[in-house]
Amino acid sequence: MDDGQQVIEGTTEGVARRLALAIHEHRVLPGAKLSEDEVGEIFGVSRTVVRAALQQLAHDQLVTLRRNKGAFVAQPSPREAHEVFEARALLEPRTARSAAARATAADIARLRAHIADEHAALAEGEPGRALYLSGLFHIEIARIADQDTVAGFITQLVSRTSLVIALYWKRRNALCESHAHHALLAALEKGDGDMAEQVMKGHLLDLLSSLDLRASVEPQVSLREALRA
Amino acid sequence: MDDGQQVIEGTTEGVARRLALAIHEHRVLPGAKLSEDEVGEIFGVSRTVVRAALQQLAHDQLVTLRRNKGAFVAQPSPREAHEVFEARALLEPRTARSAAARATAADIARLRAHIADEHAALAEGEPGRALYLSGLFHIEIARIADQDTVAGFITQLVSRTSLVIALYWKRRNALCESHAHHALLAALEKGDGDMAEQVMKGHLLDLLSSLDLRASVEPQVSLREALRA
DNA sequence: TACGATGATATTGTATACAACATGAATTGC
DNA sequence: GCAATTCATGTTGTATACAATATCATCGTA
Repeated sequence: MDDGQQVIEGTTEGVARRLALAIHEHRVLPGAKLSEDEVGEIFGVSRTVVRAALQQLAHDQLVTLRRNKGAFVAQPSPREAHEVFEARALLEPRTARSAAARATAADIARLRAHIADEHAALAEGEPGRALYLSGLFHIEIARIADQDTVAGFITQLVSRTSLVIALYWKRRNALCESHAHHALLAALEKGDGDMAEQVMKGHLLDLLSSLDLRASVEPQVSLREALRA
Repeated sequence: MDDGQQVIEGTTEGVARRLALAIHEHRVLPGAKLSEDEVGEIFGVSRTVVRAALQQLAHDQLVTLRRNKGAFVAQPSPREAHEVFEARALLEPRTARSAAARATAADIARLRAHIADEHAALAEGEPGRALYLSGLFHIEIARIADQDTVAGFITQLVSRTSLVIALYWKRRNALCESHAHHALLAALEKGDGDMAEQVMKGHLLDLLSSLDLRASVEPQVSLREALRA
């Protein structure tokens, strides 16, 4: 009756998911080495499953595999950062338009809950988690648009955006919660496709303009500490 | 001095590449079982590397992994087939426009060579290879547009399109080589972005309309035979 | 002291061994 | 004869062992 959709911990998917979450929440930063032995010991699995998880993340360009060197959290170049936003600009405005035409009351409720969670995380001093939830908001919109393929692409792009923000975020202090998500919610609730498309377009441009594309790589605390969650 | 970009055969990438090529050229058809032992024996590598290659292909949705059952060449549903074309319609016309603004003489020459190869393959009775080259044409345009991220997405979509064609192609006899690629080449050579975008849009619609989305799965010849190349 | 060579250590790349599961055939009971 | 169960076989899931490569410290020499 439970559809068996639950994820078994301790398997490849589980490790990949936990690593990805840690990266999304900026607990492990771009450039960090992900040693197979170390990760395996932390999660209590063998190198075999760790390797599979790392290859999966590498395919999403969250980590970079260097032959005979190992896996590292990816460090998108300024150019790659630009490309990510150009791809998002290509996909997300039109997707938001579709979502506006399809959103049900349940969808709106779920989006509202996302925004609430995001605020709560910020209030509790967990900016990493807030950022992660902010990304989920975009993915949820793609899901509402009922286009799994495009939603998959957007998921990848949101992930990489998290890396870009870790590297190039300019004004760290404030404005993390723009009003854009509220505006998107309003557009979707009204079923206003034009508005949804425009708001999304502007939102992405705002995000891009809040970056400073001169690299700033930071040091890294211990992996074991970061992967506790 | 050679940049080390060459691909070592007998490694994960090599196996993945050869399997992908066989799928693209319709030598192995949707639904075919890809047994780890069998593939490993054919390519002379252990299950370890075969598994890695299969996971890579699974991430591109060229194969489907069923837990404890194994890997099978993916069989996109009619709905997934639609989604692939919708995603392509979202990405490729605008990408073609960008390509038109950037194409150099060398780019044009390369595209022309692609078309020639495609014709040659058709003339030599290798429709599978012609189809593969036809896909490369689209990927090459994305590459000219100088957007690696989007080009990666398009590569995935072209791959899946090959599966869709294997399953749902209506008129098998003729028209494989439409004039669309010539028209695209002309638009790019003139640097006419509007025309490139329009032609690409129409080309994709033509492709979609040439499908019959009532499934027709066919049997499969021996793997060993198909993977000789 | 600076530079290069050499060897020890550690990590990844690959193959293999064992365990868990699925599949299908043979057998037994009705 | 038919159905259900059991067991034999084969395939995948995971862990481990070994080989190849990179890294880094030590030593020697100019």
